[in-house]
Amino acid sequence: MTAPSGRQAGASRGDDTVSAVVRQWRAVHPDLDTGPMEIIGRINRCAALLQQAEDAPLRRAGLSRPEFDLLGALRRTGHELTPGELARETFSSGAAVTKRLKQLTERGLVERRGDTRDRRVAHLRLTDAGRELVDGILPEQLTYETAVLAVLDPKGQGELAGLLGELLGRLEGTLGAIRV
Amino acid sequence: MTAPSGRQAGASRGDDTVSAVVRQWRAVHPDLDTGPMEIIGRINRCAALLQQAEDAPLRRAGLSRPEFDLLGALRRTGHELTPGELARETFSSGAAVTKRLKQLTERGLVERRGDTRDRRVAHLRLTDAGRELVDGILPEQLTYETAVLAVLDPKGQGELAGLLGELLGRLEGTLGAIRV
DNA sequence: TGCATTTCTTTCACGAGTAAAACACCTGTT
DNA sequence: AACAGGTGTTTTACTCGTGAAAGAAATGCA
Repeated sequence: MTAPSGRQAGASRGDDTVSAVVRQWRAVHPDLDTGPMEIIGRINRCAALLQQAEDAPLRRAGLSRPEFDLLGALRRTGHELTPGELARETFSSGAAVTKRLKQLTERGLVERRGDTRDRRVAHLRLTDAGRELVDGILPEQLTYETAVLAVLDPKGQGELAGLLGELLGRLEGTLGAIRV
Repeated sequence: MTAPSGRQAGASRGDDTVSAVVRQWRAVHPDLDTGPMEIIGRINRCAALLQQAEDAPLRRAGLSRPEFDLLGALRRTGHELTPGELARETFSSGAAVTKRLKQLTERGLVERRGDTRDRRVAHLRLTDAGRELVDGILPEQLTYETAVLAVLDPKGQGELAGLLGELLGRLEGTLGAIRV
C-alpha cells in the first residue's frame, strides 16, 4: 500500500509508548506530577529495546550479554581478575559470576589459576580463543550500536551522552543515601 | 564525536563508571569508536540503578515491578483487559502474564471474568483492594522518583526527557528494520 | 598455639521468565 | 455440517539469577 520511503521525517515528539502511558495516567490522576515517568519510563523502555537489539550480534557468537560482559571485563582491564572483582566489575552477584565462569571455562574462553598465597582466591584470564572472540565481536557490536543510535543526530547524541553521564555520576554517588 | 558543549555545571563529567570502562576500552583498542558505549552503557546502567532504587517503595507493598506494571495497566486504561492485551501493554510474554495474573488473583487484587461470546478469552479487572493498592502506591512511587531525579536540575530533566523521547520514538519505529 | 572472626568463593533451593507445545475455542470454506 | 486453520491462553521444560548458607582458608587476638 503506502510506500514507507521518507523515513523519520516528522517522527519527533510525543509519539512514543511512554508518552501514551503518561497521558493515560494523567487522565485518571490529574493531580499527580507524572514528570518522573517521562524520564524513568523512557530509560527503562530504551534499555529494554536496545538490549534486545544489541543481543543479536552477540547471539550469533553464542554469547549472552552477561557472558560478554565478563569476557569484556577481562579484556579491557588487561590483567587477571578474581571472581569477586569480576562481580563488582560487571555489577552482578557472586553466584551468577561463578555459574558463568564455569560455562566459559568449559568452552575454553577463560582460564583459572589458583592464588599461591591465598588458596581461597582464583585468578581468571582470557584464553587466546577468548581474546580473539572478544576482539572479533567488539567491532561488530559497536558498528551495530552506531547504526541503531543513528536515529539521533550527532548533536543529540552528544547532549544525551552528557546528560546521562551527569545523571549516572550523581546517582552512583547518592543512591543508597536517599530515603523517602 | 565532538565534546558536547553546553551544560555541565558542577560535579559533572568523567566520573561515572561508564566513562571509566570506556577509557579502558580505548586504551586497549584505540582504533575503535567507543561513542555508542557512552549512551547505551549509561542507559543500561541508569536503568539498573533506577530499578533497584524504585523497587524499594513497591517492595514495601509486597509487589515486584512487573506485578505493579500489570496492575498499573489495568488502572490507567480504566477498563478490563484480556491477558493478551496485558502482555502487549506491559511488553512481556503471555506466559509471564499468566503466571503473574494467577498470583495477583489469588491475592485478591485482580478479578477474572470469562467472555460470553468467545470462551477462550478472559477479561481482567482490578478488585477494590487492587485499585486502592495502586492508588496508594503511585504517589509514593512518584515522590520517590522525583527525589531520585532531583540530582538533575529541572532544565536538565526536561532536556533529558525530550532526547529520550526522541530516541525512543524513533527506535520503536525503526527497530526490527535494522540489519547489520 | 588455639579459637573466634572475617573474607572469598561455591553450593543450594527457589522464584521468575522464556520458547515451544498443548489446549480450547472460533471461523471461513466447501 | 464438517473440518482446516487461526487465535487466545495456559502448560511444560528449561535457563538463569538470587539470597542465604555452607565451605575453605586467612587473620587477629588471647
